[in-house]
Amino acid sequence: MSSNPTKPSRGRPKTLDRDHVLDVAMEAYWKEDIGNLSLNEVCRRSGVSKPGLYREFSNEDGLMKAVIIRYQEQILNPVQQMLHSENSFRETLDSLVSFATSASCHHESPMGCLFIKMRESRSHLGEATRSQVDFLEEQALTAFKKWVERSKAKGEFSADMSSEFAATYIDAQISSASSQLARGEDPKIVKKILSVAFSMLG
Amino acid sequence: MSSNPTKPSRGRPKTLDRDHVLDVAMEAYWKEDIGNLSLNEVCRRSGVSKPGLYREFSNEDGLMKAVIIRYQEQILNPVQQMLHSENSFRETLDSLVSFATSASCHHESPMGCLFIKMRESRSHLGEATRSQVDFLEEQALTAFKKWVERSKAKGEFSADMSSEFAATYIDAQISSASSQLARGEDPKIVKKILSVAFSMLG
DNA sequence: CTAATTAAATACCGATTGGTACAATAATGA
DNA sequence: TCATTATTGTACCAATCGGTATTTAATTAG
Repeated sequence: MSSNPTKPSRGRPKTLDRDHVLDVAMEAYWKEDIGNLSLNEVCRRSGVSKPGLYREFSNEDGLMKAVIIRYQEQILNPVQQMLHSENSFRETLDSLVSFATSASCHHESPMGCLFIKMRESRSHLGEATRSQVDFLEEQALTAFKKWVERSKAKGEFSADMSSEFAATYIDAQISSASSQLARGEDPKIVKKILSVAFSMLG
Repeated sequence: MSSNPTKPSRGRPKTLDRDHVLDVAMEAYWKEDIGNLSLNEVCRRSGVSKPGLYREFSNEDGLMKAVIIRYQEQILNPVQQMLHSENSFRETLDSLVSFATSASCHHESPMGCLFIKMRESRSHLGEATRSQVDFLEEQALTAFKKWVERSKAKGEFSADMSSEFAATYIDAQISSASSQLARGEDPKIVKKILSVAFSMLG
């Protein structure tokens, strides 16, 4: 609002690169065990002192919440967009499956979804992160449900189940696939499993 | 071999109750986060001193391996027995689903499968426990595969897929259900998801 | 009774954790 | 120039971790 154009700041100029820290932390939480990655380790890897990190994110909970919000913006929102395309249910479903079982663009190996990983390690999250994850879950289920409802209206969804349950079912299968990928299973097999699990929907 | 009938023991009599410690540890690992449950905590809860626990199990890895072996004997083996019944594929599958989604006999709430939980927290396991888990996984996949093969021979398995893949698929769905239960989801919904996921098999 | 043997628990070890007190540093405004 | 303001990093805190050295207690063999 006031500090963007020039530099009306007063004290010692800030050198801490918030985005860099978030990049490092996101990749770390994504690829490794969330409950086993310490703040100290994040500091080491991002080259930031511990008090610096605490000044920026308050505490571990604050850092993780910032990470999951960043993940939402960078990864989850584009997926949600997919659900609003004009394609048929089957086409969209195939896109979803392909996205879920392929390595994401900028990372070498497939490793599942950070959001789903956090949901699975709920006990390691702080309060703020946990409620953010809950919010995302609600959002995802709603998006799936509306997608199914629209597909039903178009006559493209033939399975005899409520849109609510269909959303739960799709979410469960995608989550399972994410876990398998994170565990190191062959993406082709994971994709095949998803195909079979979704074979009766359209 | 030699110490069973009477007491040919020499030194101070042992008071440590191995079975009690294993009961406490199994329930704890089962219900709570594996990577967050310390040896100290197991000692506290079982009323055993730390050196006592180390004398009995060598180290944390030894304790966890003893726990998973106990779990295999008490829980997993009976399930494997189910796969060798004379019932039809559908009947056996229903039994499997019911077992997987119901609370186990002696515990209040459903909480999934300890073996699957350990498989998911692979990074927290020691070497011995990890290889025991690997062995159990191999055993489970083989059992599923042979079950499918026998069912195919009886003409009760109609889906067009290899027995190998069918085993993988069944394992993935059961694992997913276990995770959902452990996360606290409604067993009825989890069961419904399994039913849908298995609807095309028989 | 004594020596040998075995298991018991207290009290410690170094490492690591999440989190902070504090003094040094670098900028601005007067 | 000099106080004010804001950010820095070192060096620390208590708690906990997995694991162990050591002493004491309880038993049997001779």
